Amino acid sequence: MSEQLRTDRADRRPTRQRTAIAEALSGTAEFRSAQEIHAALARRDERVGLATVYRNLQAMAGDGEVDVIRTADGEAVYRSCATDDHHHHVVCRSCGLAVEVTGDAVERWAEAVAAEHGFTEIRHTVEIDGLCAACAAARTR
Amino acid sequence: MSEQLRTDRADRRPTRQRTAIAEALSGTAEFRSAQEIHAALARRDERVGLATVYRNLQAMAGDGEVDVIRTADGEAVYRSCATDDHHHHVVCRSCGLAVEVTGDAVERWAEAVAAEHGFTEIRHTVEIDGLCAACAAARTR
DNA sequence: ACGCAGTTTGACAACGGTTCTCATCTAGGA
DNA sequence: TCCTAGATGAGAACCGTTGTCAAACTGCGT
Repeated sequence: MSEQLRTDRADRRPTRQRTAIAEALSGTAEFRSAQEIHAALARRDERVGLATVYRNLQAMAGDGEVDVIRTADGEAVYRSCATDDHHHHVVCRSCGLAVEVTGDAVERWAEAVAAEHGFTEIRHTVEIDGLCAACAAARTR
Repeated sequence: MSEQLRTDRADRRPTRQRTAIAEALSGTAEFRSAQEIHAALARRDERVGLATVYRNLQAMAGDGEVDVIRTADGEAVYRSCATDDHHHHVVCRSCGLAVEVTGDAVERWAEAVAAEHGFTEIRHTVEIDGLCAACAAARTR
């Protein structure tokens, strides 16, 4: 009846395509869009259908293997997240420079504030953007 | 956040459409998509083109009159933000229930962590989602 | 009030990312 | 090896958003 949110992947086969996608992601610590991954695989002669890339990325996201965030223009970008600790980014609105930051404080706050309202299975998205020092300087008039 | 908040935009004309859009937004404290606003206006016999809704929403967002966030499926949603204090939402993944929460702690953390890396003109987006008590209960059986 | 010039609007086409369809293929157990 | 449920791929469909451009409108000077 309720088969939502399964954490096991017993029902997912290790196919060539799936492996290629997982590797493409684990190869970098940056966020990459489905289209970028598809292009990267093609460049590497790994012929994988675009739909397959989307499907697997979504499946992996559902299983918590990868993080997903949305860029400012609505494109979904994925990043392998099993490797390192949970962290966030501070992104420069002007040049795109991204700095990783950890935030135990936020994690705890999110948990606390959600629990306070009876919510469970909390997840959160924290995006910080601003102007990096260089861009701010270039912009001064 | 030391940005001059102009109430008048010298370079933007107050048209019937623009006013209608602004009112549609200020009428609620919730986030609404461009399409929803367009539909709401139509229902109210305010004939405004969809493209116009998008254009104005973007212009208002650019001027800092409204906040924009992306829903999980990539749709842009807008909320009037001049009226009340800055706050965030805890949303139920299952039923969509949204609870408003304030978070001075996060605001300060965002400022601090960003400044630490030389960033200025900080903005942040914090989205928390989970399962509300009701949905969690419904799911356990 | 009138006319002009620059904005803004609206209907619709175009676009781009994502999802769906379905015939075909494949992994893995019998 | 054979079978079968799950996986794939090519392309169409989908849908939110953006671009196009002639027509309508606004602010401003006259």
